[in-house]
Amino acid sequence: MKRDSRLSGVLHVLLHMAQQPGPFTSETLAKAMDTNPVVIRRIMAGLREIGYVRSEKGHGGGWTIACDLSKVTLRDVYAALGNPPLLAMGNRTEAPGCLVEQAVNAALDQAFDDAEALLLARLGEVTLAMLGDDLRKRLGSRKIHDISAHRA
Amino acid sequence: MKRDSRLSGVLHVLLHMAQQPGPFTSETLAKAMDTNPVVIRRIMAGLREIGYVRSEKGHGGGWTIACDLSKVTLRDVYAALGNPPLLAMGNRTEAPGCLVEQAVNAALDQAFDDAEALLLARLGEVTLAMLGDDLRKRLGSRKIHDISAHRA
DNA sequence: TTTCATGTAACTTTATATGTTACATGATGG
DNA sequence: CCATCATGTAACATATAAAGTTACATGAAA
Repeated sequence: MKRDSRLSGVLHVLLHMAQQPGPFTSETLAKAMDTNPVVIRRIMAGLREIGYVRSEKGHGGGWTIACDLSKVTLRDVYAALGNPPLLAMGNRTEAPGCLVEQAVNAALDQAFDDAEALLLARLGEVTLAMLGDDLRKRLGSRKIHDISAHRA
Repeated sequence: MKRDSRLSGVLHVLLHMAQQPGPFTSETLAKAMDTNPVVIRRIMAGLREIGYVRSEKGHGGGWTIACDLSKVTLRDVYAALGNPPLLAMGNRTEAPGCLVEQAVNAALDQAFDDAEALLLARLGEVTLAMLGDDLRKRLGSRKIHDISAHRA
């Protein structure tokens, strides 16, 4: 399977949007992310449904942040994507008749479940606001890159 | 991406082998696992190289366990498979120029690394012998299924 | 009513695991 | 020595899922 980078992608979009007033068109965001506008709309769809962002059609339309960044965690964003699989590995058969396979599954599931739980917990500790703070620290004195520049 | 079930599969094979004297042909093992002999050879190749199992050609040949089951952990077996990716999610770009992406990566990497480390640690706590003990507990009074039966 | 922008379905591409076929290599038994 | 058995491996096929692309419908603004 290809590695899933939707969480990484959608966070990138949100963080860009948080740095300057919107709205942002899918095309603008796609250019900043070096991808396709439809991909942007796709990964943003879940966030729109939950209400983290809004989208408007027509002239002056585009995407706007519609939530309190200090209240939304990376885990929330992950959930908005539809809780895609976290682990690349899994059991051969989920409900096997073979006792050998059951023993193997039991051992692996313990490890898998623990790892998933920790990952979700860690994502739940970080808010979008914290991500933004970290970004501003990294930016330091540097001027922020205006992703809407080409609209001029 | 399809879910990787090689660890699950190879553990199933090893545990079957540990229940009765060998050697076992790839075909016998494949039948017990409902898969193809070549798949068995493929997932066993790494274990053979490290010396956890041996394989012999010709009449009476096949696979034999060649290690102390109480000394080999699930993590060792995982390593023998070549340390395939554990997480289904990853960063869009691994070494980005964009500071926004760097901030996102940093946050995600913390969570990802912690989860991977925990998973590996958990796998490292379980030996093949412990898996075998658990299996025998599950078997209880039941007679073990002889996967070599069809050879008669 | 033209232009812009999203919404979405359908299709293509890419990556990766898994399954299959074919054949070379080497060991055993006659 | 040769037929048989079994592994080793390359090459190819299939399955699944993410990412990219095209096409077009919908609706808002100028």
